[in-house]
Amino acid sequence: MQSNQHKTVRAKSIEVILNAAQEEFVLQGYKGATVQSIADKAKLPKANVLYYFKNKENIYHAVLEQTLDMWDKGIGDIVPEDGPKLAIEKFIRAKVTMSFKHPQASKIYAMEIIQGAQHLKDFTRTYLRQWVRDKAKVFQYWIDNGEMKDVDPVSLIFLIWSSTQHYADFDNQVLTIMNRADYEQDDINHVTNFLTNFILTGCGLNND
Amino acid sequence: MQSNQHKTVRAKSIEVILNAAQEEFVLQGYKGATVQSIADKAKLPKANVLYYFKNKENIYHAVLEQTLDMWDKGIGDIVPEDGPKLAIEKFIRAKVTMSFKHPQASKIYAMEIIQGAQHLKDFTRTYLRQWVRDKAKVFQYWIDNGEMKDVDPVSLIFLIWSSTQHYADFDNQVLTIMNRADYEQDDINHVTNFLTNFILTGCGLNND
DNA sequence: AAATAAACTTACCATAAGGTCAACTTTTAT
DNA sequence: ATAAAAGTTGACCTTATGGTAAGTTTATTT
Repeated sequence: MQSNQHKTVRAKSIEVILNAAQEEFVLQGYKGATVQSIADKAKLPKANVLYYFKNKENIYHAVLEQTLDMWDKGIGDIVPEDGPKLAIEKFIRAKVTMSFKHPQASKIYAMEIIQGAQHLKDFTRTYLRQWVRDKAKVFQYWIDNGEMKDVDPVSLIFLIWSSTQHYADFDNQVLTIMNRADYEQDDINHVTNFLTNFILTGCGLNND
Repeated sequence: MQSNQHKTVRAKSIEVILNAAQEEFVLQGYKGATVQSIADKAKLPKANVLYYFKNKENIYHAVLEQTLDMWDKGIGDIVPEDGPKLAIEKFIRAKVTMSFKHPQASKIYAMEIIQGAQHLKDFTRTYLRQWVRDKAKVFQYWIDNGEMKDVDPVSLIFLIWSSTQHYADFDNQVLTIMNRADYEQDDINHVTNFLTNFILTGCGLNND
C-alpha cells in the first residue's frame, strides 16, 4: 500500500526528529535550539528536517502536543468511585512514575509555563482550568461526604502537581544533592511512598 | 568623593541593566534574550550595556548571583532551637512570600536547573548539597527526639521547596486556572496557611 | 585650567541561524 | 514500463546578533 509505506517513512522520521527536538529544546531552550542541532541529533540533513516541519516553531508545537498527549494517556483520572485514598494513591503513583520515566516532557512543559505559556495559553485557559475545577469538585464531594479532611482542593492539586514534578524538572539538582548519577527503581518507590504517605496524612487519610 | 560619585552612576546603571536582564532572560531564555533587548528595556544603548558587562554571559552570571544572594538573605535559617513547628512555619512563610514577591528570581533559577544547571553546578554540588545535609540533620534530631513524626527529611525538604516555589515558577498557570489577573496579599496568606497546615499535619505537628 | 579617568556612543564586522530552492533519487501506482 | 508522488540534499540568501574599535562627551582630580 502506498500510503502505508509512506507513513512508515514519515512516521519514523518525524519520531526521530521530535525526540531530537525535545532534547535540544530542553537543553538549549526554544531560541537556543537550532534546526541544525536538531538535525544533527536526529542524524538527518537540516533541509530534510525542514521538509517534514515547515519551520522551527512547528517542530516546537509538535513537541508540546506530543507531551500533552503522553500525559493525557499516562496519568489516570480522579473519579469519585475510587474514594479519596485510592484516587490520590493512584494519581501520585502515576505522576511520580511519569516524572522519573519522562523527565524531558515535564521539563519542556515547565519551561513553557515559566516563560509565560505563550504557546499554551489556550490549553491552560480552557482544558486545564476545567480539569482543575472538575477534580476540585470531586475532592469537595469527598469532603462534604466526610470521606476526607477539609482541605482546599485547588491548593491540594497544586501541591500534588508540584511535589511530583519536582523530581522531573529538577532531576539534576536532586541527583546532585543526593550525590547520585541516575535514578533507579528504588527511588521511584521511595518517593512514591513518601509522597503518598505524607499527602494522605495531610488529607487525614493515613492508616499506617 | 570621586569613587563615591562614580559608584553611584555605576551602581545605578548596573542595577537597571540587571533588572532588565532578569526580565528578558525569564521571558526569552538565555539565548533568546538579546543584548539589544536588554538594552532597550534598560533604556540604554547596547554598547553602554556592554561597557558595564563585557558580554552577555557576564550579565547572566550577575543575574544568577543576584538571585542567589537575595534568597540567601530572604530565607531564614532552620535551627534546632526553634523546634520543628516554628521552624517549618517560618521557613514556609519565607519561601511563599519570596515566591509571590519575587517570582522572577525563582524562575531564572528554575530554568537554569531544568536546563542542566550549567552555570550552577558548583553551587549545587557544594553549597546546596551541604545545606540539605545540614537541615536534614536538624530534622533528624527532632525526629530522634520525638518532636516530630519520622518522615524522610530530604524528601520533606524537596516537598517544601517544590510546593512553595510552584506559585512563583508557575504563576501564569496558577492565575489562569484561578481566572485571576494578579496575586494579592490574601493569596499569600491563603497559600501560606494551607501549606503550613498541610505540611505540619504531614509531620504530625498540627494542633488545629 | 589642564590632565586624567569614567561614561557614553556610533559605526561596523563576522558569524550563525532560519529558511528557500532547485536538482536529484527513491518509492509507489497504474 | 512509466508517470507521479514522496523523500533527500547541497548551495545559497537574508537577517539578526554578539562583540569590537575608535572616538566623543562628561565628570573628577590636582
